[in-house]
Amino acid sequence: MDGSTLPIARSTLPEAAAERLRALIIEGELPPGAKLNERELSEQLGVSRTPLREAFRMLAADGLLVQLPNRGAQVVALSAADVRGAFEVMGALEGLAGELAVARVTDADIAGLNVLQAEMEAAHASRDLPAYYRINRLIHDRLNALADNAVLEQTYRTLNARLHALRFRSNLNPAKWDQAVAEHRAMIEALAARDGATLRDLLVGHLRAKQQAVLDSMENKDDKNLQGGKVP
Amino acid sequence: MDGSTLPIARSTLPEAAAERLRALIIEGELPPGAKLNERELSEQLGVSRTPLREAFRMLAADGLLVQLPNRGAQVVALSAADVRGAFEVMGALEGLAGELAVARVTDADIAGLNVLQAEMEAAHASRDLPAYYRINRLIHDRLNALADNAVLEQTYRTLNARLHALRFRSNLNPAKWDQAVAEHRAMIEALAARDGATLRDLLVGHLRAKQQAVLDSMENKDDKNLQGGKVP
DNA sequence: CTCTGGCATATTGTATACAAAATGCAACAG
DNA sequence: CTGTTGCATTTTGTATACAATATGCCAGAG
Repeated sequence: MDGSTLPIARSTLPEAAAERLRALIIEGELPPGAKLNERELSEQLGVSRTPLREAFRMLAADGLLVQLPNRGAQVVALSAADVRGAFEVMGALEGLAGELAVARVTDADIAGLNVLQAEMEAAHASRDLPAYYRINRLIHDRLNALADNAVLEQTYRTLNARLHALRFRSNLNPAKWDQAVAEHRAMIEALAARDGATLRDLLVGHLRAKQQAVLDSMENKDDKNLQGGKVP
Repeated sequence: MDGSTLPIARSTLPEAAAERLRALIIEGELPPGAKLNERELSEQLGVSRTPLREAFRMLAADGLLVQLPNRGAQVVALSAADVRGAFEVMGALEGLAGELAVARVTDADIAGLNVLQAEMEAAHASRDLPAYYRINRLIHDRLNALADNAVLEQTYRTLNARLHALRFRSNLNPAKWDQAVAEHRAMIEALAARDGATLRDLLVGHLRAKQQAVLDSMENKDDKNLQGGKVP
């Protein structure tokens, strides 16, 4: 069900093209709303239109593209309501991951998480934002892995990609940052105490804060990141 | 984001083929594990291989097919772990839908739901199982609609399709049926009381019961529905 | 008898050619 | 000047042809 089966995963052209396009979208090279010309793109990627169109179907299923019959594909432009909805679902998924993780976590896992937490606090202390993001992601990934649920993992990853396409370097002010780090510490404590309900509440709240930050940054900045970039 | 845009939705061949295949899978015409021969299928459906392959990509993204490079597509065969995981996620999604619905539900909505609940109890009293399933689905759909979250709706529908592919007419014994109807009544009461936490717990519990029923039926019956049907 | 190597066949992967639809522009009517 | 109609061009949709890979069988060695 996870798709990554034994056969070494030799990549086929549609998959490779989809991966490349995914990166272009997330990096903002292909901005929201951009129309994707099949011939042009296929020449740029060095593949024919056939595998490219299969890649389009995959990305459309992931919610990164929208396909209109006879009118081609374009990068999705998320509305504020879409962002709100996506974060709500992410919150529910992370909350579930927390509950499931509690049931399976070992002391060794907790030790490992504590190491990561220490690294995160170090990154926080030295104001190393990239490192913070990296470790933050590691922690959440590890929680999801503990949940041991392939469907959850897959759903989570897909949604995450969609939100990353927003490229929210949401201006993380010092107060919010402090709070986020503190919340992470509380999470690991709840996990160590095998307190699923508390962990779930923490994760949902954590997501809610991130959601608010992103929505705020959407409000403030001009809509360039969301609707713009028709790419003339 | 919902895909159903204004342009009347003229269907294109890949979409039509995907819809047809989806039906064939859910009806069990294409059993789990069945290998899908492109040429053969394209002749049966009356389309060429190109749109058919796009349909494959869509269904694979929905988790109904598995595609192995150079070795074609086959209908997914869910393991017990997959089913467990899918139900866990469904529970979290329904729980979220409940919480969101509480925030938006109107008295008129509740009145409508009470009508459905009455119909459901009537179907239950007269042991009309098809009607029960139909009304059951209507109630859950309406709850999801109240949540007003396109991402949630889309995620829910996809997962639901995957589980329906199991074709679980899970032997609903009288005791379980009684309990399910009672749970439904409690749900609507919680919704009327705007008690999100209770509604969520009820929905999660409801799903957990269904999960157990399906897992039990998987245990008992031979694996025909899950692994079988290589289609010689 | 079993295992290995290689060939014939079948099946999937990709490119290209053709068909159908949409888009943009220009000419014309009002 | 504005709006509309029709045509040329572009773009997407589909089918088909060709290439690459996998599959299955048979022969022969051990």
